[in-house]
Amino acid sequence: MVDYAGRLTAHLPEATRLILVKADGSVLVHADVGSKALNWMAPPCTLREQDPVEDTDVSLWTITNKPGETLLIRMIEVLQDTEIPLGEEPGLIKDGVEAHLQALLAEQVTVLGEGFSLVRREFPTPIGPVDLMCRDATGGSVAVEVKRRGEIDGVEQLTRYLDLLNRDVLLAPVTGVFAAQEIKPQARTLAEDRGIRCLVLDYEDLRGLPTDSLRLF
Amino acid sequence: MVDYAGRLTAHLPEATRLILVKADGSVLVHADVGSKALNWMAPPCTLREQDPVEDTDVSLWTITNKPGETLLIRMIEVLQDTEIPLGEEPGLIKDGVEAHLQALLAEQVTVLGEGFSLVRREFPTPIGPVDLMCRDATGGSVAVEVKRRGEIDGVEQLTRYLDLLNRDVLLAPVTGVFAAQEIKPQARTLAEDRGIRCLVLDYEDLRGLPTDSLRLF
DNA sequence: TTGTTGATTTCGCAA
DNA sequence: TTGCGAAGTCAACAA
Repeated sequence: MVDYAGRLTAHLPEATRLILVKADGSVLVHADVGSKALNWMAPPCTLREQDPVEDTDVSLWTITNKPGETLLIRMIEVLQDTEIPLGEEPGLIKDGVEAHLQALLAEQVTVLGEGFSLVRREFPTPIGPVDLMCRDATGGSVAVEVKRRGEIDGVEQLTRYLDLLNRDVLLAPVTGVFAAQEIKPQARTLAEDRGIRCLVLDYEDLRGLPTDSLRLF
Repeated sequence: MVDYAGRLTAHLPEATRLILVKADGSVLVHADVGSKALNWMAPPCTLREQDPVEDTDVSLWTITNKPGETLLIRMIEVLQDTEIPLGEEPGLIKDGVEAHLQALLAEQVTVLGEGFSLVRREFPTPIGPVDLMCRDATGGSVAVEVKRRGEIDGVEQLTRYLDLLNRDVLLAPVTGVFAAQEIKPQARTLAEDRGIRCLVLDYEDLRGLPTDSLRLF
């Protein structure tokens, strides 16, 4: 039986479950389904274990953290108890995330359109950096927002940049391109309603054409 | 050693780790830190196990799902192997999420201001439902966006609703209230800049005053 | 330490 | 099945 009280209140009735206590102090309660824990306490936290009451196997764990969140675990029966230190974690290596998309697109800005050139990546503005700032064939400024999955939030973000950039008489007029591996219908509708062009990117294609120069052949 | 290829590619070097195989078929690879798995395959998926090569303990697991994502696990050594069916999960009970906030506020709309009355919850618009539609003391329409944590996204969401609602001559003018347990400074600034009133809610207070009628005493 | 943003987000609900 | 929005989001990175 598990009870959490903190950012919300959550209760788990009595049942057989898997409890992980990790080296960093975190405690996770897993069921036999689902890819995330049902209930947990993130480190840093402290675990206080109350030994089983006499004549019963019931023991009580109280896990607390600094902000005062608490996780109570009432253990009726222990089916198995194993402790194996796992040691250092070498770390996960990832490829194909948004940062890679942005880097590949920066190398091949002509994917955005004939005659496009890169001004700079992470073009700074007072409200955050624009992913790519480019110039089109006519020399006009183009702000590009790159996303792996294009949703409304991304369109709003680009809209804020465009509003701000278009107040700069040296840059204006600045047009926008919303580029993503996948663009949700609502995001596309909102973008096009605001005069922002949408472009679906293909990661494999981009990776297969590492530089603009290859496109000359 | 674990390799994932699917929505992205990810690689885990050889190290000691915990592997969970759940009843729903999902496979999770955990390190000794962190509240989420390093690498995993969500159900539904199929696990193919290749027995250890002769003269070694190395076995190979191949987990695949319908879209063609794959998880390869190369097991050099097994420190412990335990199988315990956990049975049915009664389910997690939560209290204090956004839906509860909205319900409590709907019962006590005068928290929003003297003489406020509720028109309806989840007031429909073509771009999604407004959390609460109210009328103020003067009969003017008020759209309320309720959030647990008020951030810029929520202000943008309410702004879209207001833009649209104010095109309706029968409703206009519609004012906005952004109500949340916690409002981030940037969200407050943006909201007030757009003439949207911000209101910080106290969940305990709201729960303690379950109906407007109590406020009459 | 605090804030912002991406994520194999995950998860639940509704159309 | 798909789409959309909330989440104790988590976790990495910058200020």
